[in-house]
Amino acid sequence: MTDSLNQAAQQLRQHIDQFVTLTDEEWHALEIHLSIVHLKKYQFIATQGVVANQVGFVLEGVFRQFYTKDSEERTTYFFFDQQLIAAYMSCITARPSPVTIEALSDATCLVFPYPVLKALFSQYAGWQEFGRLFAEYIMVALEERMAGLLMLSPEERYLALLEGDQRHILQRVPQHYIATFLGITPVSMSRIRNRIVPK
Amino acid sequence: MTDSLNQAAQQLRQHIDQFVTLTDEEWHALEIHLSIVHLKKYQFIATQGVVANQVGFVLEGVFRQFYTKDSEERTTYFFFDQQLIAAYMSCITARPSPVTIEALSDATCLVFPYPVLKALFSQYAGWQEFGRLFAEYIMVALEERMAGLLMLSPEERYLALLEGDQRHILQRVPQHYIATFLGITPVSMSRIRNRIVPK
DNA sequence: GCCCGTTCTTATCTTTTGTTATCGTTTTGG
DNA sequence: CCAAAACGATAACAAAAGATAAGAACGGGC
Repeated sequence: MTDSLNQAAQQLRQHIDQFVTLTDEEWHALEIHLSIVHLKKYQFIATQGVVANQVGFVLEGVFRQFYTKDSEERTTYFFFDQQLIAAYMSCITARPSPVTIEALSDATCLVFPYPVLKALFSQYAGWQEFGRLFAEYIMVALEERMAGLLMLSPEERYLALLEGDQRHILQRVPQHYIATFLGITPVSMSRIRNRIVPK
Repeated sequence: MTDSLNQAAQQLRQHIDQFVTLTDEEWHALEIHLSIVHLKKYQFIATQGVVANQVGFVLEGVFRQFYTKDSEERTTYFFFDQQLIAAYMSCITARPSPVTIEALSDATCLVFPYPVLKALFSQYAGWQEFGRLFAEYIMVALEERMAGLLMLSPEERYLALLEGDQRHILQRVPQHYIATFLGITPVSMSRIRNRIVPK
């Protein structure tokens, strides 16, 4: 195993430790399946219509996850450094992914096959617990996202983004992606920005 | 244990079997904590601002889960017979619930404390797996709900409800609750209905 | 049977967003 | 270094939704 792979693996282990403490044996069972992937800007790491079977961990770069409908794209999520990244719903259900995940910059990821993780779920108690906690983590994030879309006006959603934990998104991705993330058009978001800071 | 409690427990076990097959020992560990609760129309089974610590299973009745903001209510979910029901996000995070769950009819539920379930997660492999699969199940439902809010217009959301798996909702709950479930006002929904079936 | 609250529709008016197009500015790739 | 693409602001118009109010239909309780 190369040094850079080994170092990246340690970063992933630290990330997973935030959910659950694994034994060395449990960790090793995953570690042997890790590899590194380099992506160029605009490359996909998961594609709409294709069953996803890879889970990644972002070492460097920015990604967006989006739905496509009538050649229109709506961003559902952004991924940054030190985050797990996957079309997780497709992995779990084994159905074609409704979303595409695209690199917004040149990027590097640590990746492993989802079937490996699934096998670990039934073989190791630590991994089974990780599976629960990770799903619960995504669940909470999705519920908050849904509540925002249901409860807040477009303007309130923009303000919430300005002031929330995810403020950093604004500095790192083009605004028209953020507009579709908020469920509005880029034109409408430009108006909202103007309305908020009237010169 | 009374007959009716015992019969209800069997219904719950069948429901849980759809996720994972439990051993008799695993099942018994939960069964001893079950009890039955009767609710009148408009009673709450979880309340906004209060940390939820009960999980229920609907034996009979209809429920709605909603957020409140500025005395306006937005419905996020409906629950019917033979469904698990909980302010699950509050249980998991141990934070005050952002949602209220209200009976829309007189209702009967089987209930047990969430801390019991949490303890079972670490004591039994079968329950830990159930915890993962249940969280994944909610995750998939939430993702589909979010995608609908982000991708579809109000009219498309109404049509999707008309034609989708959840068609039965329309027959069982007042329309103004459905309107807020779709993220629109009752007036707007009435217009949409008129637009779709023009006389 | 009658009253009253709930539910739904309809009408009017206002506000917001979507659509389309144009125009600078910035970034990117050859 | 230049040409092309991407990005963001703005304007003008159309379409849709929100706010408010009034009225019809329905049901339950007395």
